[in-house]
Amino acid sequence: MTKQQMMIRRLLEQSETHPTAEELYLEAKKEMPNISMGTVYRNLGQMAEEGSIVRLHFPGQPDHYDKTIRPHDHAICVKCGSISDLELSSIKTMIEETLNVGILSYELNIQCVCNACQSKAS
Amino acid sequence: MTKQQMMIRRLLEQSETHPTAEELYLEAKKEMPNISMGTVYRNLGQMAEEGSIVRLHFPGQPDHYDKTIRPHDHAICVKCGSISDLELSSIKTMIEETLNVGILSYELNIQCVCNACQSKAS
DNA sequence: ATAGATATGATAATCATTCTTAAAAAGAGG
DNA sequence: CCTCTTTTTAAGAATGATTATCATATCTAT
Repeated sequence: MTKQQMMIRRLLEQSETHPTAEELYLEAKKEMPNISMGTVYRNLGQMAEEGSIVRLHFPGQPDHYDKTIRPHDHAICVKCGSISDLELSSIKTMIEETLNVGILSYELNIQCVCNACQSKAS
Repeated sequence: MTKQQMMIRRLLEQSETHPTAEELYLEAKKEMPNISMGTVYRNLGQMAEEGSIVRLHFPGQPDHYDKTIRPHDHAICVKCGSISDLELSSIKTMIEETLNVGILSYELNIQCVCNACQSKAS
């Protein structure tokens, strides 16, 4: 494992959010000023491929990356765009029972107004 | 409503699949040879905005468009890429009960092996 | 028919991402 | 430590999907 990959991995690990490739790139640049965007993309892609991180897709915006491997879902705030993790463990079973077929995986994204924005509004 | 938009709307309506902008463009070209890609994108975007059609996002491929407005979910076959509609009406309620908050909307995509590919394999 | 608004086709621009390539780094043996 | 081989990098060009621009064309209402 190269030091670039080690750093990218660590930066994602340390992040409290679900950063995009660009956000990680900017962080990475701080401690390794001539790392390139391509390296970040390549390593993120590789790690996602091998399953040690997760790539998240949200309509109309760049992909985000998630350090949490365990299957879980996401809620995105329509006001501020913040992404939070959700635990809806029974969904997969429920889907399989309803459809009566095995599913390989699924992606569930919920649009909502987060608590912070909720209280700001009132 | 322009004749271009009327046509695009009709082509989507007639389609049995969930076409991409490009697929609709190619269809559209057959009956209006100098319609432009931009017009297709612009009208699809507009219709999606106003809610008369739905824009679907699948990782790593162009957006697809759906004539069916009623909230529903999608299963995408990992073998052939075909997209089929799902009725999992109780999901929204279940999510809201689990999280104990109102959600605005959600997007659920399931990865599976479709029936056609299943039988082909065996 | 004419002025004003709107939409079009053509094309350039943008944005996220992947690909290419020459150079640098990392291993593996001796 | 030195060569050879393989891998990875940085830089930037290339790609693919989508959006923006803009000069013309087409509607709409007087």
